[in-house]
Amino acid sequence: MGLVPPCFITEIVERDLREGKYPRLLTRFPPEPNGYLHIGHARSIVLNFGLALDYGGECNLRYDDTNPETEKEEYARAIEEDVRWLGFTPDRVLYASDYFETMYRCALVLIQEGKAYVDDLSEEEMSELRAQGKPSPYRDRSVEENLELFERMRQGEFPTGSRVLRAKIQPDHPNFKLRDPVLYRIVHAPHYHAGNRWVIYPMYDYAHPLEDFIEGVTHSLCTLEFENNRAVYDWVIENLKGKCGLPLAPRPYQYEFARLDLTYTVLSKRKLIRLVEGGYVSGWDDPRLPTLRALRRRGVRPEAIREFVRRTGISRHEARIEMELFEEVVRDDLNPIAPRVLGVLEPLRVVLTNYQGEEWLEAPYWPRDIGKEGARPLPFSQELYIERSDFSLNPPKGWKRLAPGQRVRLRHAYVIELEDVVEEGGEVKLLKARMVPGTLGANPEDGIKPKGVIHWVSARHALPVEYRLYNRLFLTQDPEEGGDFLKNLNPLALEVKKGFVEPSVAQDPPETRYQLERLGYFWQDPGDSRPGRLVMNRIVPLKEGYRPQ
RNA sequence: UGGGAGAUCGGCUAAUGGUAGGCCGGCGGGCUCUGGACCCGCUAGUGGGGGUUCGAAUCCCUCUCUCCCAGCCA
Repeated sequence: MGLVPPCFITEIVERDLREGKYPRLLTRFPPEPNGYLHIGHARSIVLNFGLALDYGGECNLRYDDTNPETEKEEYARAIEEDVRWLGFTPDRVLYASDYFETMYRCALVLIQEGKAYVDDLSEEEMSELRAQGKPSPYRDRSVEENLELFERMRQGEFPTGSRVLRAKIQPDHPNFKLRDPVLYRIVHAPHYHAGNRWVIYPMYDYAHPLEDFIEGVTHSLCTLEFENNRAVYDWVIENLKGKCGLPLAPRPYQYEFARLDLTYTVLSKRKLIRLVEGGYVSGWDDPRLPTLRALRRRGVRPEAIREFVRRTGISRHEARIEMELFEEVVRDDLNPIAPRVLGVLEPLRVVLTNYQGEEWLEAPYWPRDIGKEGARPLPFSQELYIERSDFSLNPPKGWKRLAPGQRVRLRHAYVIELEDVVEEGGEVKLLKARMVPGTLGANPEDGIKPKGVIHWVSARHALPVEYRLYNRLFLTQDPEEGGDFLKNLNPLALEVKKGFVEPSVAQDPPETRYQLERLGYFWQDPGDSRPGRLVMNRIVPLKEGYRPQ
């Protein structure tokens, strides 16, 4: 099965390949290195790299770094790391800023052909005239004057923002993008990759088609908000093909697809920055965030993210996907690979009145339906911890757990029944219970079968764990609801519990992902967990079949 | 206002003139030493109005709604 779901883009690719339009497919993932990648970017990454893999082509990772004021090497490195973590190997790692010389020579050609001019208008004046559809008074400068002015711009003779190079297209075109778009601006600022060589920087609309064309990209895939920019993309390529060392054909074409958006979270750079810098989360890798580093730290596997992209499809329809689907895909991914172990989040002590000593039981890691082999020794003893929520003094209808007069089975162990409840200040402190003899791997001889099965650990053997339970970042599907997204933050997006886990996990590789039975999928926090001081992140809870009335 | 795009079950997405299907969710049942997984069933849709056609989600006209553009950001 392919990485990319069948869609209008795979149709285009298949058609182009069938018709022999290109010798081979070449795509690119072109982020600006001005922030961290999030799950929204995953759609673009999987699309571009996946297409290359599915159709025997290649895919470049290219930093679209044409704005020195926003970009950092730190971001570029993080982006590459995240792309590789997602499971993709760029055929090349490239920088748009390495093409600045070629782009400059192309601009010279445009000027010489009377297709570009230097404009002295202020930003406000230009905006005004553009809105009115009127030409700039500098539009008809001579080629010689434009050449001289542009050269002086490059030499750094003019201050930041004082002049621009514009394409001479049509001042009153109905598509505003075509109203003589700016090609170059002056910015006196060092560039993280190009250094101090340049003080003029190309604009996206001019740079992007050239980057694609230079690299031999065949299909230039971007999101819907660039639809209007396609006309400029085509103008640049049509006016420069066969010049400055650029080929005549074949040329790249731009196709747009819808962004990936999710409920109960935010994906805009601006809002993510406010969450991080405002201290609402602990950093860019805080597992509450939708960034790829956060999901990685939380324990989500790259396989799940790729599958999520595949399952949600590629379309031209703006859509917000329900978080429930993402969570389900994460569970689907973990279910067949996560060994089952027992742990308790909120311990309630249980003392068995008719059991002494200890024994080590053999407990299989996998339920029958997974079909995998393997087991671990599980210690059982007189004092146990069970989940506080697995006991009720006044159980509601349909209760399958421990209650006065109601037996339960301890998973992989014995059936127990309640004898006494020790309360202190209105709180249940301790349970005294009786183990029903002969119930290891068998039903009680008296024929009274337990209604349910609960998880537990042996108090003496269990390892203490700090559990970090991650929930949705926002209370509302749309965090924007009501105006201020910060007001909709979920105060319980992170809950910390001091609990226990069975001792076998100490023997496992620290990156093991577990299913704590009846609780959810967990793994050790790669940042804070230590052998003697376990910290476990809940990746995603299990589906809860029981709903109290 | 001009220009560009998009509307299919509650959500996402198929059907490319020929039985409106799948997944997520929700509800109910089966099975189970996980109230998980798995299995079964139910729920529920072509934005409105006209037209073409034997036949329309699909083609045409029209209306409505939503998104994008009018940075020297990408």
